[in-house]
Amino acid sequence: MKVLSNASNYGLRALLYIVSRKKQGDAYVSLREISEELDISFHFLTKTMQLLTQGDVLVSYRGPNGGIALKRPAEEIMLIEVVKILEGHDFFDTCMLGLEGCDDCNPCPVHHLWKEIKGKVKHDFATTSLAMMGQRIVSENLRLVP
Amino acid sequence: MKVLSNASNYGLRALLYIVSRKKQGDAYVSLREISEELDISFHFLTKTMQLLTQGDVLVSYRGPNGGIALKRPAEEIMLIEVVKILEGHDFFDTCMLGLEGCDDCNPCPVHHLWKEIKGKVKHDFATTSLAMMGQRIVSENLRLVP
DNA sequence: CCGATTTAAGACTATTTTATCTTATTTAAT
DNA sequence: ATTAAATAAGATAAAATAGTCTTAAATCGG
Ligand code: SF4
Ligand code: SF4
Repeated sequence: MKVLSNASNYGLRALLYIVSRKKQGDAYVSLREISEELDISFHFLTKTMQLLTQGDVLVSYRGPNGGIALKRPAEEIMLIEVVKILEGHDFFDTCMLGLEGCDDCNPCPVHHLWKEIKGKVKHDFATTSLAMMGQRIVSENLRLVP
Repeated sequence: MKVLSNASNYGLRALLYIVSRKKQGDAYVSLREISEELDISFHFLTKTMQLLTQGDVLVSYRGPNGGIALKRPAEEIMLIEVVKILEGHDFFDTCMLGLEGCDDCNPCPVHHLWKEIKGKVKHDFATTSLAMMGQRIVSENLRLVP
């Protein structure tokens, strides 16, 4: 049951790496460091981070000591925003059987079941911030790599 | 948020079509009829149904008036069985960030969140039978096509 | 038996996703 | 100025998914 594309997977892990990184104080974190620490293809990660930069989640800076940084406080960036940028803005509104033009009045057989699940997923992603995750990663020493 | 492959999508819809079909009494339902009624590629559907036949959910019969039929009562076939055959038997045990070797003691940051969602999805699919869906389709006149 | 019907099986093509590679641009330090 | 460090951008390749087409095998009806 794969719900996130690799791009979202990498994107989320990269952001969580930034907010939970041991070595703080740097203005920017380099993509090379992230790709090595998280064992993600450097070039693929680059493209993913570009989307987040264009999507107003990150700022980037070129040149020596450059890299990426959160554009806004980690408290204000919810997981849902990241996923929407990387998967498309209708990601949380699609459906299980992929039929078209449906609503609660014109449902397919699994609609009631799916609506609940979808609602929970969307709610969870909408109420979880990078900051919350980051704190838990540090305090519970959670991992971001296999 | 696409959770099911097209094969599962088509497979579930085809089975639900069979159990809720207006014209009852036929021993077998032809794949041609299903593909036309549900607007699914005939050849693709054929391959999918073959998997379900091999997977003990369907029986098939060749020749005129042939087709496919449920191998067991619709009450005994849960959605989870169908999806497992078409997606792989570990479908409901995979995870969001795709890391390896994790369990509750060695989790990634989204594990607690994902575990709940995954549990609900698995439970829903495990407790919903084709018969239950079929009854609802008929009584509430639900649709299987766009 | 013969021909039509229908699933089975596998080869083939197309599309999307994922990954890699190459070149360009920006910036800092010397 | 020159060089090295770093992201940006786009071309290319590989892999996975989705869909199409062809041929084979089984079955029925006449
Ligand atoms: S009715 Fe609901 S679950 Fe079914 S296809 Fe439409 S949105 Fe998806
Ligand atoms: S800890 Fe849980 S959610 Fe995270 S990668 Fe492992 S199984 Fe998936």
